[in-house]
Amino acid sequence: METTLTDLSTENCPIGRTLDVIGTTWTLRVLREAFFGVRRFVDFRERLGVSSALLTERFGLLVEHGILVRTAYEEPGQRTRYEYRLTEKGRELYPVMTALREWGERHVLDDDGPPVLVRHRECGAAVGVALVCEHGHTVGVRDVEATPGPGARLRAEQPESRS
Amino acid sequence: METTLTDLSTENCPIGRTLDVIGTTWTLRVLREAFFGVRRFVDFRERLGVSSALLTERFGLLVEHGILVRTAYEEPGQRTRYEYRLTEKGRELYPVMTALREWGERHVLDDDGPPVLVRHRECGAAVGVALVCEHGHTVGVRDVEATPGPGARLRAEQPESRS
DNA sequence: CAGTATCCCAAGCGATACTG
DNA sequence: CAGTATCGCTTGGGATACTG
Repeated sequence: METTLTDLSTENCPIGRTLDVIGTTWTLRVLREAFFGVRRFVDFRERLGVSSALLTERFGLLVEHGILVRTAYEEPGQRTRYEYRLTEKGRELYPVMTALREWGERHVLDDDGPPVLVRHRECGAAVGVALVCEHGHTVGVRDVEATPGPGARLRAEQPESRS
Repeated sequence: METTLTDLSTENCPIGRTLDVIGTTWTLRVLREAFFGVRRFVDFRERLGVSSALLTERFGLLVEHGILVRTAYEEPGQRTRYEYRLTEKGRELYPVMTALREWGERHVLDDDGPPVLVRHRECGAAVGVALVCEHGHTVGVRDVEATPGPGARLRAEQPESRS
C-alpha cells in the first residue's frame, strides 16, 4: 500500500517548526513592528501595549533564534541606547507578514480601507505574494500536488481505529 | 509635520486582525491538517494530539469565521458522519501556509530534508511564494515602500515621552 | 464517531516596584 | 532608558467521564 500524506508524522513539519518559533501570541506582532521600522524597547512596548517583562522575554527568544539582533549605539552626547533589528533570517519572514496582511485586507478590514499601502518603489503598484513554481509559473491552490519527501516519517501506528 | 507609519494606530492593522482569527496556538495547525486533506474529527484529534474539548472549540471559531464548514454526509449503510472542510476564504490562507513552510524548510529543517514536496502539477517544479507587484514585477524586501493608507488612524497621543 | 461537561493544573501575561 | 523581579489573576488546555 502506498504511503499517503496523512500517514506521515507531523513532528518534523516545517510549518509546525516555524510556529514553534514565531507562532506565539505576541511574537508576530513584535516582528510586525520591526518591519515597520521600530527599533527601541520603549517604542515596541508602547505601540504594542505590553509589559516590559513580556517584551524582554520575546526579544530573548527572537535574538536566540537569530531573527533579531540587539546592538548598542551611542548618539553623541547621549547615553548608550540599544536597538533591536531584523537579521537576514528575520527579514525572510516578510512573505509571511505579507500573506497575513493580504488575507486580512481581504477579509477583516474596516470599510475605510487599509491603514498602510505597500507598493513597489519603482513602479508604484501594490505588493503582495503569489504562489509560483520554480519555473516561474503562477500557480493556483488547485494546481499544487503534495507528495512525501525525503524527510518523510511515518507516524506512530494507531492501534487500528475501526469505527 | 508629516505623518509617518509609526504614528499610526495598530488597532486596525490587517496583520493583527488576521492573527486575532488564526493566530492562536493550535488554530494554524488545525488548518495545516485541513490543507493536508484531513476532514474527520478523530483524524484531526489523533494527528494533532489534542483533546476533544480543544478541537471542538477551535472548530467552532473557524466555522464561525467562515474558514471551515461542517457538513454531514452519509456513506451508504453507515451512520451519519461529519466533516470539516475549508471554504474559499479558508483556502485563501494557502499563501500563509506556504510562506511558513518555506521559511521553515530554509531555517528549521532536519538534515534529511522536507517531509513533504509541494510541486506544480503541470510542470513538476517546486512551489513557493514570491513577492510581486500588481504590474507583475518580482519585488525584493528592499524594493517595497510603505505609506499611510485611507484607513490610517493616528494612535492616542503619548504624553510626549522625553528620554 | 462526534462531541459535551467537569475538574484542575500550568502557562501567559499585566501590574507594580525596583535597578544599573 | 532598558531592563529584572515578584505577585497574582486569567486563560489555555489535558484528563477523564459521559451522551446521542
